[in-house]
Amino acid sequence: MNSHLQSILLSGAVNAAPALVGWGFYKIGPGREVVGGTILETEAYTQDDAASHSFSGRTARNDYMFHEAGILYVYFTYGMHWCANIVTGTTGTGEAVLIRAIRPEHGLALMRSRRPGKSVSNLCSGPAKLCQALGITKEYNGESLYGSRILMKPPAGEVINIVATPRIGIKKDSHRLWRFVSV
DNA sequence: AGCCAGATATGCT
DNA sequence: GCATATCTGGCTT
Repeated sequence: MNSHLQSILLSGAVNAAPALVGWGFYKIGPGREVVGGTILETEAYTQDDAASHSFSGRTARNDYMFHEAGILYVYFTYGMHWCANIVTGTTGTGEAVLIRAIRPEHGLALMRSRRPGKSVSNLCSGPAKLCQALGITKEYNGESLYGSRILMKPPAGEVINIVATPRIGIKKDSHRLWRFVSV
């Protein structure tokens, strides 16, 4: 448990999404191998947001969105892609932050082997790409950020510039500037 | 820059 | 039963 991280997550998805840019996000594999890097892009989703999976209430698919802050909500979409969110806010509020991009820094060889033929700049530059590179699938749905399989590292202190833009790939509530990108 | 196929779990009718 | 999805990669223009 990391109380600094947890206080960010408890502040809600809209606050946590920009605050998470610059954090390190790593997966620790069964052989202790570490893959991941620095979060570059996030999006916020709340329950009163028509673009959110939690908008229409709790279902089997989005169940973990309604659990406690500090776990992953991993979902499958378009028949082949996994995407990972960090659950935020007070338990039961159905909020989460989608991790959209990271800078590949650790375990480059392993990530490239999972995404054959892709350049480093194309390894983790999308929510489904980074899940493929890190090997995140359904098994990580509900996974704690404070356990032995995920590691979150605070920003090292460098200045981080963030811009807010409309979210990608959604149709409803697209006016909200809830995508946060490191520039 | 734009169009489209891919492949399936999920949720609604 | 059926339309859709917090997307990506490859092909066309």
